[in-house]
Amino acid sequence: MSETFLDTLDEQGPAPAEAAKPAASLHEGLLVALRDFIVEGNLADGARVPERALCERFNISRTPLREALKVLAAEGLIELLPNRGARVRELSPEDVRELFDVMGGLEALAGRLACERISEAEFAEIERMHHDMYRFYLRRDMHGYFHCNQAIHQSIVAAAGNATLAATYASLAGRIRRVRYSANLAKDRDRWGEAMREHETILDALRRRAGSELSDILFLHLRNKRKAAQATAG
Amino acid sequence: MSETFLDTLDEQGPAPAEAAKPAASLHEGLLVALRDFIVEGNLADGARVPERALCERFNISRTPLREALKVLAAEGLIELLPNRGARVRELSPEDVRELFDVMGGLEALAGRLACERISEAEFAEIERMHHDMYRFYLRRDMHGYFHCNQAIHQSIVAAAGNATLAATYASLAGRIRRVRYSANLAKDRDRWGEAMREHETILDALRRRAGSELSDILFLHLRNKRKAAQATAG
DNA sequence: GCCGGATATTTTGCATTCATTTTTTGGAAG
DNA sequence: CTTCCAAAAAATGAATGCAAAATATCCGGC
Repeated sequence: MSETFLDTLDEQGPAPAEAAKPAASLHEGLLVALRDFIVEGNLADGARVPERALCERFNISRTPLREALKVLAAEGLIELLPNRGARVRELSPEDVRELFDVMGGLEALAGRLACERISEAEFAEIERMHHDMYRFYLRRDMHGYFHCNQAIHQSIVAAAGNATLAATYASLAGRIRRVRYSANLAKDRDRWGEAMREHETILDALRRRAGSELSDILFLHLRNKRKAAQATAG
Repeated sequence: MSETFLDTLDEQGPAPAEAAKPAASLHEGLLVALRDFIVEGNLADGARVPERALCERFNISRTPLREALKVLAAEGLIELLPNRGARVRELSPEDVRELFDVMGGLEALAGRLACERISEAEFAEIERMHHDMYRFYLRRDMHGYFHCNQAIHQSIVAAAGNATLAATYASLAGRIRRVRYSANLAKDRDRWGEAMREHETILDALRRRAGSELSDILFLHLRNKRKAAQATAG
């Protein structure tokens, strides 16, 4: 039974927001599907990316697949070895350090820009999420906390009103998603409390539209997140 | 009939230059060559990217060319219209605004990281370039000043010691290179003096390894650059 | 002379094919 | 049993082929 590419997409299950919009072209759709396929960990770190198998999986020929692989390589998600195919890129501790810092820089920028243009409604929404997150924190609900945390950071980036920033941020987020740092707070209760306090200051600075201050706080917040991740994972 | 790309291509002279350029792989070499070809303005803004002509120009078939086009589209240098081919992406004022701000955010990050790890020798080198630039400023040597200016900003990014940051920065710089020169100080002597003074404060903050402060200064420096560019180009 | 529609040409997107290169397999020597 | 080397098999990188879509050209009507 041959399954079509679109059927395969449907099988992916509950995917984030962008799954709802139909793919403008085959290439674009394949790119998204393949990126998700890799980011979600369907291939082991450093594993060879099997062209043949993926062609069958997505019911396409090698040409569009290889086009997508080149793009993913340019994004840094995989690496292409001449005549030796594509491999899922392994993130060294150095890579993780770099990614965290750049993410921190971009969030710092997002905070600064958000202070310039965020509306009261947008701020109220973030404030609401913050309170939700606090409740998760009090209940020691790690999963709910983490979800809220992600949503808040994402909302700050969105509030910056800069599509280029959002795209760059999303690309780096995809690269680092394979590193499971979400569970790290469980092993470090002190860090969890500290992170919660940092979020209080984030909200406060955003309320006061203190761009420069928020920029500093966000960078240091990410820096501390990195340190916690390195301490537990490294 | 509108201007033909072939005319533009013919003006370039003999093609073999790219073929002679040594490259690890055909794809990688072609990608670099094609990116330069577009960034250097060999194709008009919004112009169609002629697959067939470029294949002849670079002596390759359509397959590797199209792979390169997909990558350049992902980088934001061109845009792909379904069934209508690739076009050189035109930068709207909004795009330019976004790019300047993200560049500012990345430079702010670079300054902060540079303060953490720059060596005395690296700082001395930047200081030397700064003094060179000041001499160009005094002599009203726009070209020399601009070159030095670029080198200083590039050195700060390099001193950050973050390859991911450097790659992201380079990608955005390529996208904006077409309009970067329109931020011409020649039409705005006041801005030139202001920029020079800002560079003094940049060097001062870097000397004191004042990361947070330097971060602010660099972002605002880019923000002012953006305003100057918008004032002269808009 | 200008416009609208049908046809011819070009272009695009993808599949397939072909030449190399790499990897695996098989077996003989030590 | 291990090691080395040669042949087979598979994978990669790039060229070509082909159907569909878009663009250009031509021609009749107003």
